[in-house]
Amino acid sequence: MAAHKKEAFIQKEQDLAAFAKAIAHPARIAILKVLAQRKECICGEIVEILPLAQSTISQHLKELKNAGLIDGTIDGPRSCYCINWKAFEKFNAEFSQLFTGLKIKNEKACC
Amino acid sequence: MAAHKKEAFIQKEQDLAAFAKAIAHPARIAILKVLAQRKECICGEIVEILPLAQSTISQHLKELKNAGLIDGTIDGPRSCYCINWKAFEKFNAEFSQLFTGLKIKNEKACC
DNA sequence: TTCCTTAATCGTATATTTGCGATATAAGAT
DNA sequence: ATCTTATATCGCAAATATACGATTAAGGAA
Repeated sequence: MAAHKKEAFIQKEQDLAAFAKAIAHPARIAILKVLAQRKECICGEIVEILPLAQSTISQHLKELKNAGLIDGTIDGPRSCYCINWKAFEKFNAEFSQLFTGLKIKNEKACC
Repeated sequence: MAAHKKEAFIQKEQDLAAFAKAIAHPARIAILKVLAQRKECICGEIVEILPLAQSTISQHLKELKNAGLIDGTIDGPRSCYCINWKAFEKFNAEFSQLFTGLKIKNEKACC
């Protein structure tokens, strides 16, 4: 009767999961790559590059923004998105830290 | 009328997205942490630790296994899971490589 | 063999995600 | 003011994900 029992887990796990969710789609990864490759922020160029409808791209951008992975300024009819590198590195660090730290303890796996 | 337009994206993006999806749930992160902390592989201990039903845990374990993040040997009534560190590092590397390499080019963001 | 224990799988309900077309919005051009 | 262009948002349909209880399967103990 319920999906979504997330409240039962600690904040750090929820945050990391939310971040992973944000990049858990090829389209969003592709969008991030496009954003990363341009010196200037783009907007509807993504629509031309990816095989998705404009509304779909807009939705993915919204999710990336909600996750804090990208920043965006809406400037009338023309918006401007770009990667929030700080947030990205924060999660990247948290991600490695979570498991790499544990790895040292038991290098030997049993199965 | 279709979710799931994944085929349109390149393999690397799909793989990374699949990996992210596997860890995009607090329960699965928690499971991975439990597995990482034990020297010995466990099985139903996870059920006691996490506030989820046995069938739900089993399902999450299956997903982690499908994603290649954990190995498991079913040994009659008693199964044995443990983290596949190799796969984990492979994705960790791929993940950093995908964006960190690009970051150098344009440190300055525009928004 | 019959229990017992452990874990996978099935069936089901609900929630969320994904994607699209259509519509709304908002700034600039004419 | 009207047209154009670029984006966001709405409404909907289909697909997935999440969770649970019930059932199945399979080895060990009695």
